[in-house]
Amino acid sequence: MARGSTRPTSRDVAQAAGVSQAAVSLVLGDKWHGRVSEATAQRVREAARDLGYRPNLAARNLRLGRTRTVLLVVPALTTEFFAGVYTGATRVAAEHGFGVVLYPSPEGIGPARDPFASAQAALDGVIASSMAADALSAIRGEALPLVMLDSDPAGSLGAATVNLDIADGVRQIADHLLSLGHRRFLHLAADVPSWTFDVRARELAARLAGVPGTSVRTARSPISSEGAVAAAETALSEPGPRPTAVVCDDDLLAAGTYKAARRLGLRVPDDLSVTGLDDLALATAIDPELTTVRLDAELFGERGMAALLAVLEGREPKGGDIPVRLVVRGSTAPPGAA
Amino acid sequence: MARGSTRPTSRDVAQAAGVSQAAVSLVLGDKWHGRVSEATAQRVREAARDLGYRPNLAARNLRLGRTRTVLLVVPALTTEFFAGVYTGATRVAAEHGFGVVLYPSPEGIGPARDPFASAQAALDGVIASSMAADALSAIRGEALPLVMLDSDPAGSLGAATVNLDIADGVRQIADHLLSLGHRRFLHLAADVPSWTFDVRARELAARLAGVPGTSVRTARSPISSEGAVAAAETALSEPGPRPTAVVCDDDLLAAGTYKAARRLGLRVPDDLSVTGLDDLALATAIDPELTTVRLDAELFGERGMAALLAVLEGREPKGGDIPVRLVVRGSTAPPGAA
DNA sequence: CCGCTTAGGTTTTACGTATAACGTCTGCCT
DNA sequence: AGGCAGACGTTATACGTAAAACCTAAGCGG
Repeated sequence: MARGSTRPTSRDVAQAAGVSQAAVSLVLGDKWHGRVSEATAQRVREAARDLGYRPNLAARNLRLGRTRTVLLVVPALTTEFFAGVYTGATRVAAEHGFGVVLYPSPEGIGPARDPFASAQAALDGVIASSMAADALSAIRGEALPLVMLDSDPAGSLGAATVNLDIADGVRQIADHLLSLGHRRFLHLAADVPSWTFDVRARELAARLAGVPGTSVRTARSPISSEGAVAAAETALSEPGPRPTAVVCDDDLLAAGTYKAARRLGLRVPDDLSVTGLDDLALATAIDPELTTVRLDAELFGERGMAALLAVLEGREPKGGDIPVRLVVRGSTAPPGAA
Repeated sequence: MARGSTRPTSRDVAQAAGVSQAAVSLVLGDKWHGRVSEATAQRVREAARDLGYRPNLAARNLRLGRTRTVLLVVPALTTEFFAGVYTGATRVAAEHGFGVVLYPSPEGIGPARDPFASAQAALDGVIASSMAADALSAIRGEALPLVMLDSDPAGSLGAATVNLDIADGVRQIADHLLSLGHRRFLHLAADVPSWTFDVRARELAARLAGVPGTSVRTARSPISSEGAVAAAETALSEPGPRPTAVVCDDDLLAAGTYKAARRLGLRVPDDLSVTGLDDLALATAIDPELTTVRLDAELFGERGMAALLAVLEGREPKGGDIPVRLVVRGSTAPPGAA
């Protein structure tokens, strides 16, 4: 009191407790055992509480040369999936006394050349979702510890990678549809250059290549429900025998496919089976509920953060892809079930 | 070069350019006009570029006593809506050289008593979405400039508020349904104590109170599609004349209501009109597309950040609620249209 | 009684930056 | 000639913290 406006510093606490600033730092930093008496420590803690003392983080960060803050670079936040990744990453970070700053990469903020200009915070490390090579090298130029999510392990310039086992998810989808009897497929692919989508195309092709009598057409769509409607409607209207199953790169595209099917008078799943990938809330909101692959976004974020913490502590990050699981719902059925 | 691992400081730049550290700070801080010659400034800039100099944010923050970082407290990130708010807030912040740190409030991270422990960054201000009073007072205790989103102006302890004109949105919904001829309503309300939901209930009741022959039942549901299914199914199965229109507190609840209607053999909109609130991507993904009120989440975030910047600069934040707009789609029709 | 250890602190320093305060030199006016 | 005003810098300092280095007195073994 009598101090008024400005926040109390450790020196104020020291004065109030009748000790030196160093003693305050020791006590509050829990490094006082054997260096300060229990009674004095108690006085310091009380003074700190009474004054409402909060350490100045800028000063601490400067002194320590680290910030316990990491940057999470995501393609765009406007998706349930990355919200989950963020939530998971934050949970693990908090357990280790770290904070997470978000940087929505490409569209959000202007040209977005520089994540580090926008993130005012000083950083200890970076977690980046599958991103373009130039943006990646910009980050590497910063010489910060880096973990890549959902990225080509071979193309990550030596950074640690944490991936979902998307390839296995696509295999599960393919096997499910094949076992239902489908042979003519449409692959509704995301029109985004990204390793995570390349994997889908590659694995689907590889799986079907082993089965005689199968065929797969590919249509490309921007990642939005509206874009998918147009792409799917066009692709399903092409001459020749119509595909009986549409494998979509994610749930949003699947929702668009539903709408295209309605416009063409096709019923899901009787005339057309549809699969997604993500298992968003959307998947159970549409009718029929969507057969899709459940990606555990939060676990993904947790594992990513755990890997970064490992790198920061000089440990070896835990390897292995994160398993995914096919969820069969009402949007898939044998062809011509009607 | 020859320096090796550690990042270059302004002193290194100074040495490379043959000037004092102060000169470097002046030039790079763009405060050199009339104090440093153009030629010297050029040398400094080149040296900085060659060394790949980046100012140490922690040191700058300490020196300046501010961080150009603000905290955005949201109820939970796992929603498209708050992702939009964040995007808008970040856009405006970036224009003013500010960064935004996110704090997902209640469930995400343990008990989450203390936003400021988790957000490692030192902060200049806070934007908080409608939140409980105790959490609010914890923030106020921090004595940081504060802007509240979607909160009771009277109960915000004097903090500036920025609100969507939800009341007007509810009026538009009510008028739309009344003009279609509906008289028996079900209000599917979010089971969350929050001013923003109170407004919905109050305004709906007020609107219908003026029209003779109307009745409204209320059912409560957690904010999730699954929870809404159960709540809506129960409410629609109650004895007595069935409501012809369901007014839902948000789009997620509306999606649940669709599903409940299907289970009960009711068709939307022929047997039952349904309205939402938010206009999420979901609204156009479900069939029929949802009549709802479009909330411009990004604009909301922009206005919130603009208000906080105003407070930080000692200006008066711009007042006035943000207008919302009814979007009529296929989920509403006159009662008994079948 | 000397010297060593230990408890219980204090003094000092460094982190990297921004800026106030202080110099110097040249040119120019009166 | 004296002085004064730029132009062009430099020197010094402070921000608040953590921790290394230092100090002092008491206890104690030999």
